[in-house]
Amino acid sequence: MKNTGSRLSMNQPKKLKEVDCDNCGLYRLCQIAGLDADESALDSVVERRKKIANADYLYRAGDRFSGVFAVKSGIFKSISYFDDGREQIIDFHLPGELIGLEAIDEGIYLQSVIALENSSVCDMDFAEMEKLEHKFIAFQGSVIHALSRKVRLDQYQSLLIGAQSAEQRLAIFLISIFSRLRAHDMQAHSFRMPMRKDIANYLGLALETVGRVLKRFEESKLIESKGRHLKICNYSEIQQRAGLIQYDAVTKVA
Amino acid sequence: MKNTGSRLSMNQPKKLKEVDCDNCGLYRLCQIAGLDADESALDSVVERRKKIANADYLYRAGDRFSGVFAVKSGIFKSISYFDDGREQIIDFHLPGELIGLEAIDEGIYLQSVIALENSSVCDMDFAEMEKLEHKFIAFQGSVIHALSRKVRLDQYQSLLIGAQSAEQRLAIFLISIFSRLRAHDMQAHSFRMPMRKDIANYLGLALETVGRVLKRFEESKLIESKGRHLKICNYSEIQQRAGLIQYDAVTKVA
DNA sequence: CGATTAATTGAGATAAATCAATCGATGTGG
DNA sequence: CCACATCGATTGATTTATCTCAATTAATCG
Repeated sequence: MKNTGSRLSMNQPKKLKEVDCDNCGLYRLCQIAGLDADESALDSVVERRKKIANADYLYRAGDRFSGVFAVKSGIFKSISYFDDGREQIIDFHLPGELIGLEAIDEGIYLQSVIALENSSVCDMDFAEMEKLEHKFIAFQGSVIHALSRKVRLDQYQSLLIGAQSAEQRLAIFLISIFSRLRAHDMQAHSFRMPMRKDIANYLGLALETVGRVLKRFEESKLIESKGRHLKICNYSEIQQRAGLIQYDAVTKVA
Repeated sequence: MKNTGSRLSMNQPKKLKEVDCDNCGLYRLCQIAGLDADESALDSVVERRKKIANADYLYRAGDRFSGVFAVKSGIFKSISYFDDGREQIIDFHLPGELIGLEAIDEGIYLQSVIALENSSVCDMDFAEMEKLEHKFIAFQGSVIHALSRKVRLDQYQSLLIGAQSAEQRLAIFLISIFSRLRAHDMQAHSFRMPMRKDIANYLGLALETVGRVLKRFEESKLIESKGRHLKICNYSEIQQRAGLIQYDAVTKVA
């Protein structure tokens, strides 16, 4: 049952690339909760591989909090709105990451979350989790780590605000995405981009600007992109353009 | 010993306005840990009212994680750096809020935190907390709530990125600050601003732009500001300019 | 009360937004 | 299987908000 990350490289692209449970962002919460007890107990808590179709909602702002979701495959966006109806993307959610953490406190989901392609998640029921009394401390510990990690990664947002050119914003975006992907797959060097308009929205740039910068990046051999597929060719040069200090202060120290 | 929030309004300004323990951002972690046991146990865990002088470091990026800090009074900034040495402010920390949450996961503080005026904190030792076994679940629960709240409030950063004018950024900044202050003091309507250059840095704007926008706000009677002191005069109009939907999606639903 | 640091004000340069038109891909139905 | 329609991406021309640079004024502090 155990996978050692490197084994699932992407030489043989499967139909649907999934994050296996050992690399899930919930810090083995599943295993803690049930694996060494009995599988059936776990199944009552976690609905594995729930499918969410492209453009479907995972939940909506205002829904009552039931638990968090771990992304198995695909990509999601969580959104908020300005009063003119303009949507603002708060975050993208990549495989292995958790969705819904902001709702634990108030008990209500504050954003709406939408799949950007056909995706799948693990649905983890918090109320059920709490019933696993003998595992509860470990459960809480996992949640704390997942939350702290999220807070840490949110630093990239601040760096985006401080970036003083569109080029730097795109570079930071790419670095951010890939350091997050690599948290669950050390070999990751390509990913299926969201649409231009979603990237532009997230970065606070015009659609056209995003296109022009990506084109420049491609001309400089920093990336290759065809259609939605994007491949990193020169990570360190992108890091340079992002202006980030060499050791990645957000993802890892040293 | 119990205070019902409303009792401590700010009609009689003390020399140093502090957040009392009942309104601390740690969700009564102190009380949970020791209050109904014995005070001495608590004192071994929490160093109350540790003073941090203006411009002093609370901790530095790379320091080993020891625990989180609750701001009793004053204001802090946490910072990261671009490779050209330019500083980027990741966040401000207001009274009642917690500092250091991003470090729980990796066990290392990833930012440097600096006092922006003479301030005081509660220093809460996580290792000691963990020894209070019979209180541990409650302790973890408090930490989870504090973290989730932080994740929720970080949404404002995303909204800042999406703002499409300097005016909107400033307005969002003000709304963000005051909704955070009001989480611990419902009556809050004034606060001691950081320096212009820190605000500008945080918002990704030029120093001069911040000055010009604040001046416009003052001319429109949205705020009053003399020196570092800023007072909100027309909250709803500021919310309008921020473009945020009327019910504040970040702070509270409804 | 000078000396240092912060804030203000103005003029000009510029990166990115906006506007508008074209091109390309994707998908549908006749 | 090929128009046709829709949607997304690209490209160019123009406008504009904000940055940058520079000079002045105000505030803070030993």
